[in-house]
Amino acid sequence: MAEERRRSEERRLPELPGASAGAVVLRLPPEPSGYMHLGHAFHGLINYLYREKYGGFLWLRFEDTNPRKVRAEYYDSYREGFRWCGVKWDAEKNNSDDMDLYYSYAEMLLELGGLYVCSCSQEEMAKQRAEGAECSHRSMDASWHMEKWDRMLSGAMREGEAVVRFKGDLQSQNTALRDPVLFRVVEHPHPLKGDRYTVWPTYDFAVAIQDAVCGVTHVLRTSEFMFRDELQDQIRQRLGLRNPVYVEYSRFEFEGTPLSRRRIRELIEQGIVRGWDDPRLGTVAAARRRGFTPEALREFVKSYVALTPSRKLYSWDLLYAINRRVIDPKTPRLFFVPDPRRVVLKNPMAVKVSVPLHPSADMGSRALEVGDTVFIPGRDADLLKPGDRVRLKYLTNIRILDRVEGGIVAEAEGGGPEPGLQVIQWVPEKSHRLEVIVPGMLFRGEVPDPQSLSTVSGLVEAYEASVPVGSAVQFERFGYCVKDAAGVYIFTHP
RNA sequence: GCUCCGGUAGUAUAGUCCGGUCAAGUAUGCGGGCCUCUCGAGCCCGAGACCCGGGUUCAAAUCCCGGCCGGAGCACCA
Repeated sequence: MAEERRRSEERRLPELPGASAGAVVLRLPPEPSGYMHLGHAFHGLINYLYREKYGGFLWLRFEDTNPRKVRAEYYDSYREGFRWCGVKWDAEKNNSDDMDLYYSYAEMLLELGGLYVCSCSQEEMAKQRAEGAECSHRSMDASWHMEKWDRMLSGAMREGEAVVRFKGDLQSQNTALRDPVLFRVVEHPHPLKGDRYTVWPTYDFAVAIQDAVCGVTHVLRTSEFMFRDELQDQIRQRLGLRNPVYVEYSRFEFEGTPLSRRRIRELIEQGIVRGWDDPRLGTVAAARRRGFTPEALREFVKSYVALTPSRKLYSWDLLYAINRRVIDPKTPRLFFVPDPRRVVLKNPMAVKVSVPLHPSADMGSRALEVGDTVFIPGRDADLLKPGDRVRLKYLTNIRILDRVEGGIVAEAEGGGPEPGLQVIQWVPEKSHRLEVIVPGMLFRGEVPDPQSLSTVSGLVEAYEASVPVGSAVQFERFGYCVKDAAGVYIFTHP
């Protein structure tokens, strides 16, 4: 009985601490500065799944307060990526929309002595922070800081000349609290705001304010931000703003597949991969192109992703299995013959067989017209000796008579499937060439594997021409593939 | 180096907060079988784990201490 219950138990998301239905506000904070990868997709799905679970509210909020990193095209690529994943958000904003708000909060804190303007060099500051030492600017009075702040805003201070710092605890074990920089001058146009602002908040300030003004109740993020919690909380505390609950978990890693945007960018720049949607990559564009479905991603997150701080290194097999379950019932079967060998039939058939597009689902059929020649995979042909028998699926059993240059001579015996008789796929003479790009594991250890992308070429039955680009098929005894372009498929998984 | 956080089968997870129902559940992968006109799907069976050492307790995967191993952070990036 207990056994029974355990088996049928469905996987669910764990409760969020302190969450109640209808009162959960979450946020999805991408920085529009690079390619969206599966990690972003998972974060999106996690937030969205919780939004659904509690009937809460989800913000899509672009963390775009570093004009030098942000690029306009990425805003939309994230929107598109999340949309494709099935993530729906209730409202959207950019951190860069609220510059005046940051300024007014900064002024409040400057008056209260919670912030100070500092013109130490970066090197000096690093040294002081490491030693826990205070600089001369820290103890100046509020009016001095206000004046400098006004000069910063007016553009009189150039980049690097002055920053605004948090008056924290220079001795703190948590170095994030040792008077971090909260505003700096950036003389670089912003893709959305142009030259309107040169004084930009850093991550900690912008996030602290935004999470409060968005009414965020739960911050779900990766644990590398762990050390910022206290800082962000203190910033809000000084402003009388409410703090959220943090749920922090380790980042997601996939075997042999780097997810860091920096590393992906390097691979592209070095020409190791063919672009940001190279099927070996862990980008959302690659996953999509390769034939992974949003349903599978969602199921994966729901059932196999834990919000825990322990290291996770997922193997692709799990995603394959889930994706297979999603696509199998709706994916048509076709015959593709890699590395084809000619089989000449001593007794020509001259038949047209109609074969089903799917073994169980009602998807209709396709026709194959056979004369005296068929092609079978080299892998199978190489094992056949005169006298051997094999079944050409849906067509006939054949007996090998002879091996000749470039193929096999066989005799069609007719008949049906027999127990123990191997069934193989084949294509008729009237078939066309096809290439399948097979992505492998990009990394073996530390170095990229140059052999990780291979191409299998072969013959496919004529019906293939009618498959639309972007849709999936299963090439029997080969695997699931997606049509990438005319004559080119990408191997999804077995 | 300093600080913080982790450690359940090959992998991902459930269980850990509130010790007994855990001789540890699930999925995937692996081995075997059945079924099937695919090496796919489905069904059945099997092997496989509480990092190590102490302690507390009638009882420890669960609590405490130490060790080992792993990860993260130490930016005018986010």
